[in-house]
Amino acid sequence: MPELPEVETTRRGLAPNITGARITTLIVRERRLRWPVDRRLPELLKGQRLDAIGRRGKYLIFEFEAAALLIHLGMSGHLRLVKPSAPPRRHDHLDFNFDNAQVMRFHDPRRFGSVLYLREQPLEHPLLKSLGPEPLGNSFTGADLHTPSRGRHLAVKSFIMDAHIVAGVGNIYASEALFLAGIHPRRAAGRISLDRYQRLVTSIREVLAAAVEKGGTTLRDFVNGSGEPGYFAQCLNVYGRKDEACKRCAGIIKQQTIGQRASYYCPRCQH
DNA sequence: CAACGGACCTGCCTGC
DNA sequence: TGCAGGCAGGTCCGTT
Repeated sequence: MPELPEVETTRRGLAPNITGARITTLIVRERRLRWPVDRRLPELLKGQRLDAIGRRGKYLIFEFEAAALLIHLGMSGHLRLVKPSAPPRRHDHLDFNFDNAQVMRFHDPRRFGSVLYLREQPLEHPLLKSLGPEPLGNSFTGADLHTPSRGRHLAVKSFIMDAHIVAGVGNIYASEALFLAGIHPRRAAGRISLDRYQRLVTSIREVLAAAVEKGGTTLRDFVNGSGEPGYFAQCLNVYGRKDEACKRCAGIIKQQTIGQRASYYCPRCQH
């Protein structure tokens, strides 16, 4: 479900409702996520005030007064505010109860998500420290892709989906950005000029920013922290459009598997 | 080091 | 209707 725009949409939906509030109780119904949830999480967080919600790539960083919580939604996770009286349903693994009567619920059927308690500075944590530049940050440039790509033979689509190269470009938006930049997803990363990488960086930023603007892409049942769906799906040029007409040239959109992920492109527009 | 496949899970859709 | 098979928005880790 969630790529960077969906994570950012979630962050924006939650922040105004729970920032500044304190945890009263934390309920953990299922500890078996990607990494086991710390047994002592309820006591560790009890009474702590939430100062801010940040984001790095697809990770949400909940900054409490004396610690931080790192949450990743994996493939099927979501965080939503629910009514205190709402009974938990299947796969509702954690409830964060705040002293302003808000309840943030973590739901994740596939359990690829994670909820990690951090004692150190969040950005020093190995999972965050090794991330590449933030695609929507001001300092992300063509050189950030061009330089580390030299000598690399893997497909450019797999390359830009590597979070250590650039943080948070997932399967949907990788296909979309490559379409906008006119680059074939299978092209070897090391055989793309700086000029074209600059164009690609612009396309990545454009597609992510537009998707954030529309509240993310709702493919199945994505909704933000307040329960509203996203509207970017109607803006997709290639993702999920196999055998349909290219919106630019009217050619036929192709689907291919690249790096074990479904990839979509227009063979006439992308080289 | 780079590239690749496997691993972790459940839900949903398709086709027989 | 039932069931097997394939696929899904992520990413870490082990093996070549």
